[in-house]
Amino acid sequence: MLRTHTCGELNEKNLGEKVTLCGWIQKTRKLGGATFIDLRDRYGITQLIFLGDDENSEILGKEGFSREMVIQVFGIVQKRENPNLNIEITGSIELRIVNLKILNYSKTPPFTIEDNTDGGDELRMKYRYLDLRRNTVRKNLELRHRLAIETRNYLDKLDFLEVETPVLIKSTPEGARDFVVPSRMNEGQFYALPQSPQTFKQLLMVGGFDRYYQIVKCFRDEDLRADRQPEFTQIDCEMSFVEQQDILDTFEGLIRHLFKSVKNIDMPSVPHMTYADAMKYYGNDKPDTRFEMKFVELNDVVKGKGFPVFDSAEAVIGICAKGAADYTRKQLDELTEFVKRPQIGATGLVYARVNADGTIKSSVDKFYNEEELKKWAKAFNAEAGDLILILAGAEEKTQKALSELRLEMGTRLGLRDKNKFTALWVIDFPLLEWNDGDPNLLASLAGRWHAKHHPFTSPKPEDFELLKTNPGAVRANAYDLVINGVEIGGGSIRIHNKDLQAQMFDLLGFTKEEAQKQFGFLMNAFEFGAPPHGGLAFGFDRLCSLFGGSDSIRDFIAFPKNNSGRDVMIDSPSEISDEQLKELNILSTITKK
RNA sequence: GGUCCGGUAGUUCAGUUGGUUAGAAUGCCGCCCUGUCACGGCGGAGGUCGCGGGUUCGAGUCCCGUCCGGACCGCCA
Repeated sequence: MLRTHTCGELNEKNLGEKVTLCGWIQKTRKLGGATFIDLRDRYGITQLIFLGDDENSEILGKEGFSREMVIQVFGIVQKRENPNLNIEITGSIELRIVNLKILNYSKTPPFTIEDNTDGGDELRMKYRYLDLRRNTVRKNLELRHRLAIETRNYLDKLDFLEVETPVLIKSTPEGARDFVVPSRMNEGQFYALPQSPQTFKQLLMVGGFDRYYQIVKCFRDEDLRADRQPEFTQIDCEMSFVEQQDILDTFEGLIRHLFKSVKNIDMPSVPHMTYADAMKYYGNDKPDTRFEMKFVELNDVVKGKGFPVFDSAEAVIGICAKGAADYTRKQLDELTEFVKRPQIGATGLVYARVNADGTIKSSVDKFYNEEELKKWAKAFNAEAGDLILILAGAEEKTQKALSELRLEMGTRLGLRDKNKFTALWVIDFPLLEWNDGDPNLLASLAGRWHAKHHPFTSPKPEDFELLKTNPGAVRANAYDLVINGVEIGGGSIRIHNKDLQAQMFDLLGFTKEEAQKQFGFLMNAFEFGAPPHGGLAFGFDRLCSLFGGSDSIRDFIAFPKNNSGRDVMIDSPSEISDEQLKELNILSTITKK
């Protein structure tokens, strides 16, 4: 070992000891005769002092100490004349340098290695190995490690087995785009990287591994977001001989264990809400329930009074922002602009203030008298000081826009505290969604059903009959765990019956031959005693960012990709040589185009 | 595929209506300083204003294109 201690452990108990430390030079402060050096490693900072009055002083004095130089230092622990109370553990001691060895030199780093670095995102990503030296990034990865360990602890105690599933698998048309890998030995054929280990974990259930989990990389070739990376990590879980409630209970337990063990938070039991209610009250299948501000439907209250916007709208819905009646004209204009942005797409915003004296002032007083407005206030249970905000239009679009407005108001009113955690199970998702000919989708997908969750999701038994008559109304045994408006996990009870699975594929537009070709292995397996099973997967990166109080998962991934899916540090993806292409039998395919 | 924001010193940014030699902070280099810890003092170096084209007597500033970065919509079973 090149060191006897780390930079984060020496204190007054070690006074007088001869020790050896290794680390990076964080900063030097030269005061003529005395030079102070902050030596940093993963564990902390220890101050070194070089006085230049012993035998090695002449040699040491000649050497310049530059930032990020790696040194091994031999010295004696002594008490500081002026302790630094900001530094935990090592703040009251320093190391009097007796000798020192330079292990490596460093160029001046392009940004400061400090908690509040002066480096921008782009630079920090290019020099990620320097960024990783910063406390903030290190703490995020330590949090990630802690969450992984506690996940394994919890699941191991419940007899879950971690089993690895393959990374080179088969491309399937359902779901996200696949990353594909050419096969050299099988000309013209490709593997795909898994979007999730879905079918394999189901086959593990058929194989009798009745409790499986895996902390596993998954890959989706779709556009990135702050909370979406092309390769990401899931806590993937599956259980046999269970019903939906068993799975909710088991993994609610996991989440509560993680909050307790990692953040010392006692999370209350997680309420359930149907998908239908989530849409009705929040316009969103992943509502942020840290605050109320539920939707109120106003069709019966506002229609037929001569206001054409409301009269012609399919849906008139609103929210009541508590205590926001003092919003100025300027603030209300901002909100109007906010909902009119193309991404949100509302055409306007109607508001009504409930004044302190009980009178109500609205933006549509021309159409609604005081008596009518009182009915509005009643519908919202609005009190003096509240602000009512109303959108109108096509139902789905208006729900979506109002959902955005609700979140915006939540933010503006300080109701979305990063240190408060509110979890929710959203249950009873619809089984299917109808693609109504969206031109951006592949022609083959337009105008037909596709699975809302995935094609292995079991319909609710009581809705079986509707599969033939009204597929859109069929509810699935599918559920999402939502915390603070973030979809943290989701899963379902799976189909374990070959005929039902075949019926699903038929509904999704697969011919018998296509279904057999793509998923024959799974349906064949179902014929050999597949147990009833179900499971779910948590987005591990999102869980980390939620625990860490950040909106971006990039801060919790050691080497993340940028907005365009590039790793700017290693500069990937990159072109490959013609020789490689030829060997993979894909050169001809490319040159043809 | 689309919308919006940004790109000026190593770094983070300012730069007015288009007008003299493009500034600040920090970092870096040199000198001074024995109790600093955001050390301090004095001095210095450091710029293809992302790239290409256009308008103009004159462009960091205006226009067009393009590249790069970020946020979002679509997409993400």
